[in-house]
Amino acid sequence: MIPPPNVTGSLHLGHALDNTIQDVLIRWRRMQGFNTLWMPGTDHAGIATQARVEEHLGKEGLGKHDLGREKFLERVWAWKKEYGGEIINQLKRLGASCDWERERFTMDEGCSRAVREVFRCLYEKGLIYKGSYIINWCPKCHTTISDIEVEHEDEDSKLYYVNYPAADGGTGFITVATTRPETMMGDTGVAVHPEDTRYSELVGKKVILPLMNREIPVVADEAVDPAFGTGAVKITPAHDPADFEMGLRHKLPQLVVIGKDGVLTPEAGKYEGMTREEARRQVVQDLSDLGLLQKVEDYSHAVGHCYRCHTSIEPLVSEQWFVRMKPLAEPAMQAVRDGRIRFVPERFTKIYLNWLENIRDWCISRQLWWGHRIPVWYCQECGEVICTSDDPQECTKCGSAKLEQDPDVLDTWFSSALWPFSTMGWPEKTEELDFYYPTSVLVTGRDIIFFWVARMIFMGLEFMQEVPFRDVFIHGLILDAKGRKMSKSLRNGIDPLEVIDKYGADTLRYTLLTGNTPGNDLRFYWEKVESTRNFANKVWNASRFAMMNLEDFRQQDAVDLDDREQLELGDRWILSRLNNTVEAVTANLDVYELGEAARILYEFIWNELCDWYIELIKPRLYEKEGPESKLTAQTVLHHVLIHTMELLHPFMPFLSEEIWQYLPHRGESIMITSWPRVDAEQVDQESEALMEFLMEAIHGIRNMRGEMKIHPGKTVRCVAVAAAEESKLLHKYSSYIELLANCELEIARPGYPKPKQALSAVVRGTEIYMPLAGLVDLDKELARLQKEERTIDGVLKRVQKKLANEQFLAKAPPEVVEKEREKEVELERTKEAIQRRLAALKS
RNA sequence: GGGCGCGUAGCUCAGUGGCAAGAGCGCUUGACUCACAUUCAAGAGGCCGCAGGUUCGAUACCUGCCGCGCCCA
Repeated sequence: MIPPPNVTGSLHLGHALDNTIQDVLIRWRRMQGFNTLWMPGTDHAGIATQARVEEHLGKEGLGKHDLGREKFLERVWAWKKEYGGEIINQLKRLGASCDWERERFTMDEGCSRAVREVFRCLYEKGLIYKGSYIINWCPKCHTTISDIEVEHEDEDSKLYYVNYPAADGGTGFITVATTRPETMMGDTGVAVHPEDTRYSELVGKKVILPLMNREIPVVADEAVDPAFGTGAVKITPAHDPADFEMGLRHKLPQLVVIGKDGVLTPEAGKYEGMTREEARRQVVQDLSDLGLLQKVEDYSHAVGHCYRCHTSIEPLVSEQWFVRMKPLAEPAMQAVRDGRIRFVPERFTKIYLNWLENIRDWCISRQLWWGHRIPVWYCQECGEVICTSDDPQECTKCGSAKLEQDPDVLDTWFSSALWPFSTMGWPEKTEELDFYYPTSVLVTGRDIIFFWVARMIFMGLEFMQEVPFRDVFIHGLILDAKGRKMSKSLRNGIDPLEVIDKYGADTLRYTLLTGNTPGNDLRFYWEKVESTRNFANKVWNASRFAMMNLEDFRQQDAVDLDDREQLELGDRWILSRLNNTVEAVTANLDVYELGEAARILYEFIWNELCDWYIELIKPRLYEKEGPESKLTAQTVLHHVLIHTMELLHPFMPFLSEEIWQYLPHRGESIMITSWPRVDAEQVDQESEALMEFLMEAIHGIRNMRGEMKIHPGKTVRCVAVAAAEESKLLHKYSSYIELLANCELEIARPGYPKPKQALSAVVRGTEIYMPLAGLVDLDKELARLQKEERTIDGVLKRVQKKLANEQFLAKAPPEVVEKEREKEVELERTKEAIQRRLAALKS
């Protein structure tokens, strides 16, 4: 399932990452032969969409009330129709291989039906209730929002110390500390900690609420922090969550002094009509005039803001619908605890459980028009409350037809929570549900665990009696180059479409995956995009080379790769490396290490296939070594490239398909070809070791060339002085060295008169000389070799120290000890050779 | 205050109970070599945050500390 993006939104990099990951997984599994389903869709995003349309109407000078509810909703639907498909098209451009004909929308008929059904069931079970509680009100969006939609941010503010005189008429008073003096007209008590001896005498007595001249009680409550301010706080049950709870405990009245428009109510007396800010200024002024303001301190504290519009939210008491969370949370925790659901990476388990353990009831009603309307009707005659999944025609109690539906709509996340089964036809028992539920994996950002993941889990368990998915793969967020979250206000966002236009979707996908580890955030750099573009370009060029040289190649003429005798060392080596890559890429995908899989593939393609194998077979392809050798090289090149494209396909679907189609192939599309499997016959340690030796020799010669700044086009003469075994190998494969180091290699046995005017390199005991009469700076050469000796000697000493340690010999695994022994021999041979050379130079 | 993550090359990041610790970008040198200059070849650059502990062996595991970031209250 796709995490449904906001229908009016446009694709951002977070979506791009999320959907790239899903697409890699789904393409990979599809190639492995699994029956895959990737359900796409969009979310109606109540607040956001409604705000967008209102804004749009505003330009015509209209407000939503000018249109009325029905007309307004028509406009929203029209808007949705016009712009709603945009994000889906953008996903297609990214290469997302969803089952597009199954596209769903949280407000389409099926999903809506599921929403009503779920609401009714929960209502009947008593898990949904209506009640008057403190909620988070956004004065700008004009709706409630749930607890998790409130973002807390530290703000510099003031702490006001206000004297509340004793009600006995004497001169006594109690000083309370508050950050919100503008709510004091709603105070219905003062609280102190029960064990706070400073105030024990006052508990049970009354004080006068200044400005309002109302008597309010002093109560003792555990929730008061004696260290905060004076240890005494005012209680404003209607405007603070903690005070609300305290108010209930002490049966204090709730006085609403700030209305839903963020303006003070008649309850606030003379402050009626002021905004919160105006009221604060005026109250402080008045208290000061009365001599009741003892002091003001600077203070920093967390203030809640609306996640959408960033307005500071107003806690207020209001009648709303809630979901009772405790009974739902328990099974949702259990499913994760006993492993029926697994978080990847594992650490997110704790975050999830922690949240559910401290869960509070979920406020689901929203004062909006756009959304799923609450399926509850009130009889205007007898007051009966009717909850059904179909529109009722008459009151179930008195039969009256005068019914009115609840005006509010549901939190958007209520419908998103049903996504895993509502999209597959629930409450009908459909084949899809039967086959695909529970789904295998959910991929989403770590910022959405509470909003969505947790809610899908408890809804799935409640209504399907089974978890909605087995694995939850959590990824991090995309940050800008400076490590900041991308946001509209910072204007540091990057449009993925821009990246796709400039560099292609494959490049964007690969950029988002590489260097990223599960659960960690990722910084976005244009430089990184460019380097990935270079990689894509490299893949294309290598393939172009292959296509040019495979023009006369027919698959039916291919040599049998199982016939090892036909293959050259280079062929056996690249086949072995390919198999190694198949194994590693698959293993990493298996554990959701997509970044690591992509990196391994990158290195194989660039550093092994391009840098070595293709270079190695050029003469063969140009028929310098006969038609059979050419055909073998073609067969291997074709085999390796086509399987490499298959490995690359989940990551770079467009490029890999294009290349695959150009190459001789079997089948319709790379997308439905099968994922490469390891062929154990082709894994060849011996050939790999041998190639490594030759590569080191080539490296040594190239190094000397570089040292002397010899033009790459110039062929140089080299002499290798080797013992019997190496000598045999060098004779056999000197062409490799000559080709790739552009040299003429003479192979000599020990005792060969070593030239003094020469550079030299030592490769596993074999000495390679590059005679350069008159060109060699002996001092420089001496210094170079001495440096080499020092490094070798340093490593050798470490190895020897290890081998001298009896504990090591006794306790380390035998193969580790053996490896160290081999290393010691190798290093000693090399060291001796360097020393011989040094002595010769010095003499 | 609680929880989590991160500190590895100049920068951004991989990585592993046994390596001669890696990549990309950047830097230095050389080359327009017939797939690719979006390239090729060579090179410089690291007390793997600090201090203890476990271990034959720690950059990796454990504990504490310091610095940075995120989430929750």
